Amino acid sequence: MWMLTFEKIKTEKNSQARLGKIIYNGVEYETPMFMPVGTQATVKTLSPEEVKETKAGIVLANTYHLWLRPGDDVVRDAGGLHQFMNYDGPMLTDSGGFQVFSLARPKDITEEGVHFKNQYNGDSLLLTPEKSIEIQQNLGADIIMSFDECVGFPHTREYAEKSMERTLRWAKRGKDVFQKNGQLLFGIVQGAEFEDLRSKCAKELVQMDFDGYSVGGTAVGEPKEIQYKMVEYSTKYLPEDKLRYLMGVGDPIDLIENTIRGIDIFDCVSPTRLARHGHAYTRYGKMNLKNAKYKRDFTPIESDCDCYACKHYTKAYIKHLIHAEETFGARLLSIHNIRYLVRLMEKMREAIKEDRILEFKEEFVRDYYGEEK
RNA sequence: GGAGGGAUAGCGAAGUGGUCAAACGCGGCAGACUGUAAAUCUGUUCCUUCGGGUUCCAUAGUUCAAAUCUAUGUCCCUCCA
Repeated sequence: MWMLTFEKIKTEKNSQARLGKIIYNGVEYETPMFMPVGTQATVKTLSPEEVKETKAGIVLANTYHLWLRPGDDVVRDAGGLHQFMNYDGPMLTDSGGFQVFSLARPKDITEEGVHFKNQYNGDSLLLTPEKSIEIQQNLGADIIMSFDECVGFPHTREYAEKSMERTLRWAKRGKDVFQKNGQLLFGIVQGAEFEDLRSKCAKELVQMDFDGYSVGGTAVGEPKEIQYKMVEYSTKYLPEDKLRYLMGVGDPIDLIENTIRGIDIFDCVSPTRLARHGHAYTRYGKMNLKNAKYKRDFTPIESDCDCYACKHYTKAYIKHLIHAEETFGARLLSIHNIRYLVRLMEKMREAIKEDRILEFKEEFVRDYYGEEK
């Protein structure tokens, strides 16, 4: 197994934005970075080669889904996620914590863990911090997450506090059973939008000495300003030399705002989901390729984009494919959207190197929310 | 030549006297989507100056009231000669 290492290179002059370097399997990846999501050990509609062509580095997979199907033991016996899905780049698994939030119904969260219904056959399941680590060690991603509770929005302060305290206890329990094998184990900062809760959570996690830290509890329907505060209140208390991961955030504007607040890595389903629903990210905002106005538009989605879809196909063709429900359409848009976010990160890294991330943000936002052309 | 069945919004298809501008599906148009129960979900789809106006093959009737009943016509389908 290859060991993933991280090194912080610099902090931008006018913000908390950081430039860093991940080395994995002899390959260097710069941060800040966007990570596509491959929940079921595949980035939907794409082959690993296509994912690589977008220059994405780390790919996510999901504990909950792979535990249920095909089973973490199967993945382990296959030689781990990398071998199983033929991806030799770095990988990260989520702990199943988000599934507690998105699909435990009715909510049955106890101190021991979370009771779920197996979505495929209705069986009662119990996911605990220990079980989550065990599964993730079987899956064998390079970065794994503590099992946390993601609090929705809105919420009471009382619940946010209670939940954060439990997330801390769960982090400790997970860390206690974690067997060092080269994987990096991250703790997850919760505490909603309350600075004292975020600060307490972050400090206690740092005390436990994780290999990196995630910011959780965002992208659950909160206003953007609140999301940015959640991040600020978390990164503020995290060590400089460890990776910081903002979970679930991928809106282009949010990637910029949170990079400025000191985040190194992001993941989000949006590029692939939007693609399947016919949307493309562009410099001028989201483009809905299903719209009739693109029927005879024989130009690429973005003429200055270097992705496979933009180099070879027109809006009219992709619109046709989406309309006809041909999977190739979703695939082309997924390639474009991932490449779009990866390129956005590339541009941000350049801006950080040149200490002009705030100017970059201003220009980007102006175009993104401005009138097209 | 004889017997029977049918014509409803872009298409398919319910409705068989009032609660019908007309269920539902498809198609069309648009919107949502942030650690993927999501190739999903939502809205809208006769015209309108939003008061209303004009519809259920056509025409003429019956009725307070017709997509629904009657007569005639037109077109389509099935079966028998």
